[in-house]
Amino acid sequence: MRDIELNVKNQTLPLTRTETPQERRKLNLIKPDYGSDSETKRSRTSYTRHQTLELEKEFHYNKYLTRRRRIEIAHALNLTERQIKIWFQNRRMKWKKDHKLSHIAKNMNLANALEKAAEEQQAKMSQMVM
Amino acid sequence: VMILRSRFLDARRKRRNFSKQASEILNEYFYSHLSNPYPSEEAKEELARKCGINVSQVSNWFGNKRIRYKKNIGKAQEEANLYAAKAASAASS
DNA sequence: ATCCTATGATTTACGACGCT
DNA sequence: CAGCGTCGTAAATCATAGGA
Repeated sequence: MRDIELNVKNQTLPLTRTETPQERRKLNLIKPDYGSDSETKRSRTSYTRHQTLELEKEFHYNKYLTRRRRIEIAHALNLTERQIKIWFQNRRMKWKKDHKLSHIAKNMNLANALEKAAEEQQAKMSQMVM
Repeated sequence: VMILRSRFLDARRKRRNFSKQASEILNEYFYSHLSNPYPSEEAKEELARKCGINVSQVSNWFGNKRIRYKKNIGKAQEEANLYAAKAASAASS
């Protein structure tokens, strides 16, 4: 399986990303620069189960953070304030998406609806509880 | 623990690969817009409808396709390109 | 069944733009 | 201007589908 949490490594990597490819592509219609590979590699950390669980609990409590609360959580979980802020932003987007799905699911049959709705959250929760 | 584990594993993703036709449609769009493979929201809705999947899945597909295409260049991508070119010309004529 | 790669989905992290 | 919000995306990673 996967989950032996050994990935507490680099959590506060600044990593100057120097890129603007996305908007340049969209607005100026330049090519997607495939293959040119002129980018600095940016890594993506993976949060521990503990971090995710705590963030998830906090999110359940309230969807938006006060500055004060953000600082507390950042210290408690050893993450930066920026990471906490972004985590909540991403989480809200996910919540919105899930919410949309379950609404659509109402027009489908009940079994599928329940399955869809429960899928992600249950998986998450039981994963973290273990 | 094993019981819980297997249970949540089951509940998790029951992904199915998209149909051959759906992949065909998506690839055709991708390769015929190689210079800017970023479908608009409307285009995504259209593709989703034609493929029988939802818009999020179309977004996922393009996100995966762009990054995976980029990570290749020169492999089967070129033949996929040929297929796309002919598919595009066939569609227009 | 075993192994391995292809593929769809999810998770971090930004940049662009919005609003106050 | 500061600063946090959403939106769309890149890139890495996850989990499994599927084929040899």
